[in-house]
Amino acid sequence: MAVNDRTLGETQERILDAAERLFMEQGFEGTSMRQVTSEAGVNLAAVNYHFGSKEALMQAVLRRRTETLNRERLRVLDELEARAEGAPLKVSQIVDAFFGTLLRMGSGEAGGRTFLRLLGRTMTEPSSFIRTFLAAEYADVLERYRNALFRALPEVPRAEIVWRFHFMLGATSYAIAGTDVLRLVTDWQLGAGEDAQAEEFLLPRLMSFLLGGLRAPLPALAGAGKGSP
Amino acid sequence: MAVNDRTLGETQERILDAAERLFMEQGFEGTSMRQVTSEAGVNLAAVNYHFGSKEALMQAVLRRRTETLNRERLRVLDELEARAEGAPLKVSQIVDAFFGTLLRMGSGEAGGRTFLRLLGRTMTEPSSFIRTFLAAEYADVLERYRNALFRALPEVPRAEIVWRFHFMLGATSYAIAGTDVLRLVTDWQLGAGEDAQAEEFLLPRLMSFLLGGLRAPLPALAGAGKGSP
DNA sequence: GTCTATATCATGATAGAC
DNA sequence: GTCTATCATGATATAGAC
Repeated sequence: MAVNDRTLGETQERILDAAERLFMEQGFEGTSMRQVTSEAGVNLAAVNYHFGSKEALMQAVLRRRTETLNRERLRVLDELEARAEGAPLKVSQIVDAFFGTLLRMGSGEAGGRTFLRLLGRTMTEPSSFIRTFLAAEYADVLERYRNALFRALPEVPRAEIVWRFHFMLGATSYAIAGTDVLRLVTDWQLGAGEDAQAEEFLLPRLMSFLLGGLRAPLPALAGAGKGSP
Repeated sequence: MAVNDRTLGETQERILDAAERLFMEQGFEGTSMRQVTSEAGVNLAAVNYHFGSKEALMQAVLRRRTETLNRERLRVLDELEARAEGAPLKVSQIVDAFFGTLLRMGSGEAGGRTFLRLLGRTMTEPSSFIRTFLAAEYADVLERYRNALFRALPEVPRAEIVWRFHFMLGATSYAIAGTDVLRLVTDWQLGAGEDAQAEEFLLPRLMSFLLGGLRAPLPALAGAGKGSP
């Protein structure tokens, strides 16, 4: 039968693709199972059958891509460290391995751009189960990259590095979310014909910005007892 | 009567306060009118009576604070420019006037922290009516600050300044949203007893990062014909 | 495994008494 | 202005036929 002419798991993939796009466009709470199944061309009951619940569907949507992404991030870091033979890495290498690998997903695999937008928006999703899930998915990778930065910047207090990692994450999330208010304001052209989320335009600019922020002079903190003599 | 013993507009304010908190915690789509009215201690019908709809309520919540915020931003910029007597401002002055004024809201008026978090999360809300509304609310202020930055950085291509404004907005939004995944990962302490959203800890660090990013060397763009001789 | 049909409940909004 | 009662709709989830 034509309707049943699907390979094993194709229904799941159709659901995941539809959910990824809809969750990105409308958010988790703003998307109904009816929309997902109708967009995927499958029956309403299919989501609960294959994934169990709407929350579990969201987790499956995120996991499908973050597993690949974070595996690649670890692989690149492994490779860099192997080549450095024990010497600390350059910060630019580390930042590119973490954020560059992320952005290059957008121009790589099919649906990568949709996922990047979803991820950017998901970072500030209120639903706590989503952020808890993401934190668990990211734990290993963040630990490794944090330590690489600690080694690359031994003169910077570790707490300051964590703060700046946090800021880099924010700038990047917002950039890939594609929700920027600036573009809605008349006349704020980024450049002739440039797509603000296309990796080729975004990546070099974001990298400069992130590295500039990461290497900025430390703030003069009122009452902090860490001043140099 | 005790129940009716309210000044004019108090019901509206109670609704706005409750909605601000709930929209922040659960998002727009994730919050029901029943939750809002129950939290505010008013009748279910009160929202529609006073504001017209759920969407209009969200706009009222945002407008109440952004009007004050943006008026203050314009006032500070006016003052800086008056004192500069025609000379370009320093970038650090401009960045502090825009982002510092925002962050100081968090430790100023009551409910300021809640609003900051809401605003940070709202920047990546999928609902387009929210972002369209915000863009309109911000149009004047953004125009003024953009031009101030153009004057302060005449040697930097204007498109690059817009890109970096965009990145600064992202880093700041994420920082005030208070949804950071890093804190959910074991052992990522920012510093002893530091609250990542408290203005006193966040502001100096964010300012250093933003200024470092804004002043970073320009990216080497493949094929861009703007190279210096 | 996939479908139809439906159970059960929550939602935004409104009408009309007071 | 505030209340109760209610509408129409759409939500997630499940039971059971095929």
